[in-house]
Amino acid sequence: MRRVSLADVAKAAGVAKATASRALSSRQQDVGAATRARILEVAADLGYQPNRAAQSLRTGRLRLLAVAVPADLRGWEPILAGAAGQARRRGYHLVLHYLDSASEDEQLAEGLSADGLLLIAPGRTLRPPVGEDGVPLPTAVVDDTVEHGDGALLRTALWQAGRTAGRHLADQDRFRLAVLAESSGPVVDGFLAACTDAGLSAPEVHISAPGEVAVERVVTDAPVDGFFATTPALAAHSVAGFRRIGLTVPEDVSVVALGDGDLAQHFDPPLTVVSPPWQALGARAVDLLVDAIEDGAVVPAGLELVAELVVRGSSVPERRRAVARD
Amino acid sequence: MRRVSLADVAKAAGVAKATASRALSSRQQDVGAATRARILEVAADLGYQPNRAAQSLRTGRLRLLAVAVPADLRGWEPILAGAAGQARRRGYHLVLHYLDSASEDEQLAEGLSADGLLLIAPGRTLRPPVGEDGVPLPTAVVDDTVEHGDGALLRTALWQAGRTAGRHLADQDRFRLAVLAESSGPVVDGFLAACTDAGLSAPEVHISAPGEVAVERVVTDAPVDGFFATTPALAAHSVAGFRRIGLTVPEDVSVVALGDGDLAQHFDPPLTVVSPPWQALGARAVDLLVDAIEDGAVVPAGLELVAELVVRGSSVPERRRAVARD
DNA sequence: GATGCTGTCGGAATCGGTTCCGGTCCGGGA
DNA sequence: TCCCGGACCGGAACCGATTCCGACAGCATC
Repeated sequence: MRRVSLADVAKAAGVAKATASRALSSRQQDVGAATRARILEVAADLGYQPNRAAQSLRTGRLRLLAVAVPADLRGWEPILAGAAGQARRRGYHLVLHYLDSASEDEQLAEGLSADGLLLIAPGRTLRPPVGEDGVPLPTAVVDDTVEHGDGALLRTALWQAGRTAGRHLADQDRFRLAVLAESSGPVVDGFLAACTDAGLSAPEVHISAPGEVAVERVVTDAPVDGFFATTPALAAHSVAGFRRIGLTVPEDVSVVALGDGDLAQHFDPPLTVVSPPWQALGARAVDLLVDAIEDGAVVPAGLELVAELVVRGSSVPERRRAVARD
Repeated sequence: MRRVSLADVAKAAGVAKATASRALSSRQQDVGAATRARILEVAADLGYQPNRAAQSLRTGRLRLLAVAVPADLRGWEPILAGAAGQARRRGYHLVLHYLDSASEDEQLAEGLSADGLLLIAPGRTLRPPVGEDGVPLPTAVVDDTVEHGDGALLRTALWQAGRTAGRHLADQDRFRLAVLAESSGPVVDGFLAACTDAGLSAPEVHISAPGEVAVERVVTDAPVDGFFATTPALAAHSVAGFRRIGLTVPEDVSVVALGDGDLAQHFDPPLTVVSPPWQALGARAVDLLVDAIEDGAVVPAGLELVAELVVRGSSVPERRRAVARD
């Protein structure tokens, strides 16, 4: 009633462990077609599953990717989903590390039991993470704000996303813009860049710590006709605020949010969003990491995926959108 | 420049591997105090980190917990956070499995490379999952709706949460109740139970597939004065709907939502929520699993953690709440 | 003084794969 | 006919820990 091992398969097929191993490892060298077929059949019959621990021990590869996430996961789940899908396709698994505790930081630096690391939005600098063996780990970082020591850095297109939002507002002939964010960073920078590109005067920038209501200040300040919020929640609150003071969205003021779309489309009005391609990015990051792990490829430093703009009712009035479609 | 192994430590300390292993494995038998101290010091000096793969191979334990999550993680993150924290405290790691693809189901049944499984809200029956060795895996299921074969089942208190919501509304002297949910299930059942307990007539039950707007139907149907939504988003939409037809919240209608609190408190009005103790539950589940793995304890079948009721502006008018405080 | 027991420690087997090294067998070219 | 090379396969070392078993010392007991 013990589990079936490679030795069992080999014995049942009448070959040596070495041959069985070669046959199973799916490169078609060094083993005859007939033998291989027989081994594969026997293995299937016996329900053979290789022992990951043994494989890892011998090969020095755990086939595990650590993914470090902030304590508040909200908004980042699509990255996880994308990464998980790609990881399983390439024979890897994702192990979760929350960055809330100082001890986690420590562990990241001390030695992770994983072959690579996907680091999501730490918002702070970390010592370059190392593997169990002490060598630096292939790392992909999803955050524009981090300065990361040795270049194995994967930047997201947050800046580009901010610029896209700004451009969209400018395209709507809005020229008194404002932005509401939970912190300064590449998103806001990109937005500002778009404004200068379009020859607009500098927009107001409001920073609102998560949970705080800087919304009130925004809507009662100088009048604006174009508004960008860096989370759907902030956008929703702002819309409510604009309405309270008698402005209609999108006729009087166009609102754009940064965030994923499927939630925001149920708002009233449906929210126009600049949607960073989180899922694709997660998948891509995993690809790069696995390439780095298996082929020693170097993780490129500046990959940028293009954010998608989903135009909905909060930024463009219905009739104008209807016209635009023609 | 190779990594330091147990053998290195042993040699440096002038003892055998066996002794070094005993000294490090922290049970104070079978090794002299002086020897142990020396070994520990040497190990620290050399920066010794045990090789997980080798440990796993020898002990047959991966110190990995699989956590299966639905494709849409939203709302479940706190479970992950709680589970991750407790896991690291007990020396385990969480590996992520998304349940979106059929192949994942397959893998769950075929053999997971983990010592235990935390199954979150599958909403469907699965074959009892097995480990790499084909033996059934200790499993904790977070979902009241699942029929799970062999009893290793951890129920959440979703039913209890629904009942708490109903009671709260009844306590507010509301008697024309309605509930809006994305699917029927224990939450709704618990709510109904509370209604009959309170001697109220059966409330209207609206089912609204995720993304659909059954909200409209709810608010324009028969007048209600107490309302329960099974997600914060549904609640928010409903509030907007009530206002549209001239009802004020909470004076005319009390609204309660199921979900975590920190998001809902920023709504207008701040949402009263019945908040299932996801985080504590994740931690507890991990504890049970690890106990089952290491001591062979059996995972209890009906653990229920009590949902917390957070009363805010959407269900009780300000003055009444002020009075209640006296 | 021989025996038994307890507290420490070393030797060696073991977990289950992967891979190096070498051996056999066969066909083809000289 | 002899030799060489390639295809195919077996033996055995090895990865790095854990653990069983036995050895040995020291001490108490008879």
